[in-house]
Amino acid sequence: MLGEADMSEPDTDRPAAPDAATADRPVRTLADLARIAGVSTGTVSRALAGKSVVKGDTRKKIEALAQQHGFRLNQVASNLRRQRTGVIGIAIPLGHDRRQQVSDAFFMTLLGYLADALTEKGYDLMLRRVIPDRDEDWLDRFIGSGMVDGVLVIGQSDQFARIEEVAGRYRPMVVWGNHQEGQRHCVVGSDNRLGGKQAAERLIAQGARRLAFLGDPTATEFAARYTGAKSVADAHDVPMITLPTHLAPDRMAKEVASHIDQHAGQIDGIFAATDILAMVCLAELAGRQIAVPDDIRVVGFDDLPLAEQTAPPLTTVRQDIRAGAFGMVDLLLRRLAGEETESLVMQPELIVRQSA
Amino acid sequence: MLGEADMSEPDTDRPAAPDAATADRPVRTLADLARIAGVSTGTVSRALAGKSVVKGDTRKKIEALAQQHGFRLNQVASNLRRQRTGVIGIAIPLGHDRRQQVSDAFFMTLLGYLADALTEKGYDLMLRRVIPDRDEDWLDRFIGSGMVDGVLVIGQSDQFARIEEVAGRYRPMVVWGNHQEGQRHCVVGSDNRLGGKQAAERLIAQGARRLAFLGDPTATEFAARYTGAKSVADAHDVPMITLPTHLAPDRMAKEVASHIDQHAGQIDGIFAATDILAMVCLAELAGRQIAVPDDIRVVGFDDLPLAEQTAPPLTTVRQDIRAGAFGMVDLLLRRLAGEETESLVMQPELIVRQSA
DNA sequence: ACTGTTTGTGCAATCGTTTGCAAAAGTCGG
DNA sequence: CCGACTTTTGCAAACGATTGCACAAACAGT
Repeated sequence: MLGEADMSEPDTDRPAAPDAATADRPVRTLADLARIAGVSTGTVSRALAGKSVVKGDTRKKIEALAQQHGFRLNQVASNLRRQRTGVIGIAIPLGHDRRQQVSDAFFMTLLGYLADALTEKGYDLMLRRVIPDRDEDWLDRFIGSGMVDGVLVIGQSDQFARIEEVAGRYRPMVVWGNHQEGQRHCVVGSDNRLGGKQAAERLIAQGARRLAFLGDPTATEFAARYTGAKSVADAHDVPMITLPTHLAPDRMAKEVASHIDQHAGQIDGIFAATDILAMVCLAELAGRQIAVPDDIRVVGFDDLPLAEQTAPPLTTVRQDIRAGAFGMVDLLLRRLAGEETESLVMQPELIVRQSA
Repeated sequence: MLGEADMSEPDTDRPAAPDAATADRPVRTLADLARIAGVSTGTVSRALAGKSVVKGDTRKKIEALAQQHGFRLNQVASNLRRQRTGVIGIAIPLGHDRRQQVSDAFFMTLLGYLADALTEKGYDLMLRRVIPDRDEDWLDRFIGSGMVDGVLVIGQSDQFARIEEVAGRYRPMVVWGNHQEGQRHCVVGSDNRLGGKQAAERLIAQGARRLAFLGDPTATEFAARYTGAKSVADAHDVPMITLPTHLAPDRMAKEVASHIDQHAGQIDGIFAATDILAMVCLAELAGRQIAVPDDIRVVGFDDLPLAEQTAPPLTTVRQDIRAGAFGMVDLLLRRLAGEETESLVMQPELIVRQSA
């Protein structure tokens, strides 16, 4: 109607044709296009695929017609025929009514990089929110649908056994999570145990003598972080208590607050399982006039961009999320190509700022 | 579990098959299952769909066999035939190498709720990262692929004109963003202009006399927030400068810092276009010993969970993201059903905390 | 026993592309 | 002008599920 927007678009130089043609007969299938071009569907398919041998003239003509009529290949039909969809499934514990296994910001960052990496390789992403204990069959259902060429699972949650079982018969799957000795499924993640050690070492080096682990130690990854920290604490004869906390944003703050109220006087170092938890923790401590790092030292995990912005800036264990995401995609594509792959365990790095 | 189901069907005579069959997994298609069950594919299809008339016995038998052999429908074939995929496309400006139109945490929250709402209705999500100025055709390509039943666009970015154009001929599309008088496409979002007014009013009521808008005012939504704030500032004869800032996490901090260094003495109230920006801003101010809210008042936008955790807790304009997400899905489904729908403009609400 | 109604199944076309195979059309040296 | 090739193209069979239509069987009514 207003049409002025078109003025800024001088790239298409057919002002009259597209409208009329598009309106008259919608060219939706290869057959339509073939009829118009006076060739067979096979030829059109080949011409548009650009792959096979088609005479230059014919190809040009077909391409022009396709462009002109705004023709798009029906991907579903193409997928069916080629037995390949160009879509990678991403299974995510995205629930907010169940406990979340991966913190928002961490997951978002990872997802963003995954999208980058997959897009770069020409794949689309199909997200599926999964609530494992409500749907036993989640992984098989996703895989068996035929809608995805491979699957990335973000976080093992408490599904380690199921993932292992599936990994035995389904190759194109890569999981973000913790690596365990002798496991079958291909995993990418940090050495959580080492990260836990680094955190505990820092806390103790800074003078902490009564530690607390803040987070839910039943999630596989967090368990490893805990174990690492605990081993260092034990070696130094330093006690460490655990303060289990959900990751759902709404509950988190209250739970952390209650933990602090209950234990503030008895601890002087907190290892938070994620930066988000650490940040909430800092806020609650500040609200109670507890000085960080003087009264209580705090170390986080992840090194999200946020970590620089807290008050005081957060000392934390860095995971290279970008490298992890690109690693997952790389491994997945190699498995799709039939290659055998090993897991990728990345070294975490302690980033010292001011909270410990 | 142990193939007793076979006893009820003596027509096929495989005495020692059950385990072998399960292990082999030869049952991949309806035809396979039909052969084993001794019926036609049509019957199997109907039995598994549960929709149509199938004799009780037959159905049970087929279901048992399907279960036993781990049969899954090939969704791609099903989609092709039914001309419907059960997938909703989500187009997102997820770039990190380009400026981001929607802040991470905001987008994540919205995506999470969208996933909830869509999952609840039985739809999957297909994410597509889009870089509009690199790919002119992004929207048509997404829509025309046949892989999605409808599209949700998150953020208008600078693509208002293109979205309008597409909206004229493609119904099942709902956009998150700003509503403009007389627009054609169905949009869900807050009244950004009103939100901007609320923010400016609060700043001025708290004594601010020299305002700054922090954020990139070329994005449609932010522009509306700016305009709203500006109108209030003008009405009070209060000057307001703009401090354009990217949303990419890596650049943001530096840019904000530089803005503050340059203008700190000349302003006493900041309206940040998003909570994330506000948070970074608070951190930078704290680092420079500038008191909030005494020296400079700060108001954010979104009311993310984070906003409660900043120091000092952030006064901000609340958008009900959950309601927005469910609204988008509701509108989309109604458009899919052929209904005509109006846009949904939600009222923002000023949440007063301590930063202003 | 003969129609008329249900009910349950099978047949085969269809969704829109891709691709192996073979036929048609060009190319070329002799 | 003729074989011997080399390009190009058309034909038709997949891919795997859904569904309108017709037919078979079961059953009721008179």
